[in-house]
Amino acid sequence: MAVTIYDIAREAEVSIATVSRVFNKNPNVSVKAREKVLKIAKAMGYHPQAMAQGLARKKTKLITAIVPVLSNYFFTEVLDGIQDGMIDVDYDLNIYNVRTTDDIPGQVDYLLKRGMAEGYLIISVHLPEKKWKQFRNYQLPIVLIDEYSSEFDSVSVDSIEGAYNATEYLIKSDYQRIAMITAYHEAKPAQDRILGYRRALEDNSRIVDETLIFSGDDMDRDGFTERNGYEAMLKLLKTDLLPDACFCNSDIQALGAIKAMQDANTFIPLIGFDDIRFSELLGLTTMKQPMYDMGKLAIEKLLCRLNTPGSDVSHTVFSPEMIIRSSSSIDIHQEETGM
Amino acid sequence: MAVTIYDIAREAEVSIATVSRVFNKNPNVSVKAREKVLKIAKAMGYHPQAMAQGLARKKTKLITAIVPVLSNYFFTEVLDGIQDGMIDVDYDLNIYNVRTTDDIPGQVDYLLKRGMAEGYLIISVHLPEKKWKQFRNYQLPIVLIDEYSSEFDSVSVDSIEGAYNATEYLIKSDYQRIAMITAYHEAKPAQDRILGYRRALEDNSRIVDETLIFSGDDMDRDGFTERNGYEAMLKLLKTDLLPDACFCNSDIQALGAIKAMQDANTFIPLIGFDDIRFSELLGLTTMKQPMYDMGKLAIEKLLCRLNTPGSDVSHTVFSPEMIIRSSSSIDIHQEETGM
DNA sequence: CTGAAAGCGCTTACAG
DNA sequence: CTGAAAGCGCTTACAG
Repeated sequence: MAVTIYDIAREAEVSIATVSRVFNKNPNVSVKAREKVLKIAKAMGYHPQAMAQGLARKKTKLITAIVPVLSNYFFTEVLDGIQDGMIDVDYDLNIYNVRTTDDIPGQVDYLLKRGMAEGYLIISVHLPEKKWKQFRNYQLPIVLIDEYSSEFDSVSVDSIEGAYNATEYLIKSDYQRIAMITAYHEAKPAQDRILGYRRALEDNSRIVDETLIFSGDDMDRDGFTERNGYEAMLKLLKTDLLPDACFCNSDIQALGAIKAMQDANTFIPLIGFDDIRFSELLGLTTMKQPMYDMGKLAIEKLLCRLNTPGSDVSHTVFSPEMIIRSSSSIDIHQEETGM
Repeated sequence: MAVTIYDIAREAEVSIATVSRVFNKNPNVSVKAREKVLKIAKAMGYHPQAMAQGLARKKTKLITAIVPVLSNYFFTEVLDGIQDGMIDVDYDLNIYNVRTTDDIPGQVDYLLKRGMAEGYLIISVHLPEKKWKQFRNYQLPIVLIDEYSSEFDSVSVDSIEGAYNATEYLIKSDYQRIAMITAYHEAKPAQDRILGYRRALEDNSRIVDETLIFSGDDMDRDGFTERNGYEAMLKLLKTDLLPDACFCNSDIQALGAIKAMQDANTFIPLIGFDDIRFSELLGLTTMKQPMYDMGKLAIEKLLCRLNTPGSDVSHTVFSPEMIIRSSSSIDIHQEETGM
């Protein structure tokens, strides 16, 4: 149905090899032949087919980004970095969204084995080390983002440290009952952030009060939603002895938490995690993840590995940077509009 | 490097045809042969290669969703619908993000011509009808989402009608100076919503006052951002004769606009457009787009076209549904916390 | 139930 | 500069 290289060759009265050379920008083609081929190809709407090229070249010029959820600021920011890192590079990027309701390792395995792409960026997919070891055997160029395995290059952020610093900041600010809003307890970032929260309290001789750890019931997107934060804050506000500060698992949840406080006409100082775009407007103090830079670095590592296979595995761990705004301080808010 | 069908055939002492049959679930294989092949394939980690299969079958079992921006609620909701519509179907979905800074028609053309996918879902890509006509010649199964062309199946929402109804609601509520917050003037939805706003005013014998149409300066994502809404509201609040109601181009901008009003300790009734997840929590009155349903219907149309080519082009236009919450009424807000 | 063979649409040494 | 030919890893009538 579609027009092939044979059609062009016939019309242009050259061999398919010549047509192929023209499209591969091989200099060994006479100007005359080149122009004729190009003209006819244009007229017939010819373009080489990716599948056939991939098979013949054994290179697909494709990179696949594997992600569990698209609808989240973290991912879109990372993706921006990835895309900017791919400008001027002869690779296409496509995104594959694994369904979290299904068997995740199985889906990743499938993607890796069918060999559509030359390289893979795997984002926020948490798997047992055993699985990574298995994938290592495939000898594919893979870079992990927001996840660590000794088997592959990785770019991540130290969530534990970020949570630790956020909590410690609240401690040093002399808050006494520091609550935490968490998310789905099996999500890796949620686990790490709780851990950092706990450690900071312990290291500062505070008692970890489990009743001060809240979560909403909405576990869509692992609980990284406004609704979850809203629900969590509602629960928090119902406690007898109200916390006087709160470390929130993510900015998106903080957004919901703030709304809940507004509705209740109250305010508790709050620190988020991520620094999504809206946080600056909101005046939300947060632990900034360098999402864009993470994406950019990850694609650089991958391209590097594509060019020179066999180099050593490298890991980059960013430290979240504390961005202090108004939400973490009670004073500013008393002067303001209640927000 | 990777293990091929030949390796399995050799080890299993059968022909490659038999191996192929096993993986294609062809019943005409003896139990004995099937088990042997499966066992060896598993041991050697074999999986058919997508490129080779695609070439041999002339079917790729792949659907590509083409989108200009990922980072937007509209798209992620649509995608949810698409994915749910693909459960139990033997197609993979991959997402291709065209870069809006580059030549968009060129990128779409490239994707279509290289033939990676069997069918395409093109989301929120606005192109001149001439281009669509050209693409029609490729005879590919394509469904348009959030865009209309007579050449292809489409699923969209009547933005003009939505904006009209929102504006008329404010008129009927007896507001006198009804402002509008718009976005990038070349974005199709922004154009349509302004048009609906204008028509509603005219049809109700109101004068269209161009100075009441505001936009922020942040044109990232075509101005569909919190920041843009925030900036627009700041401008609005600086006008001498303050508007007493506002129709806002999108919920995400409304979010920023509300924040701006909070910061200024003032409130103007507001109607948004989209009904994103946070809107319910915010109490934002809005024109709901059935994003999930749009995605689901679109993939159904595409699958249908894949199964029975040549059927007539069909267009579905949803009407936005008005969801009335507290933000469109001044009364409720005066009793509340200033939000 | 099984295998030999042709074919999918390209690329790429190789020989000229 | 050009073409004939082999090969990429599969699928699928066809014949048995």
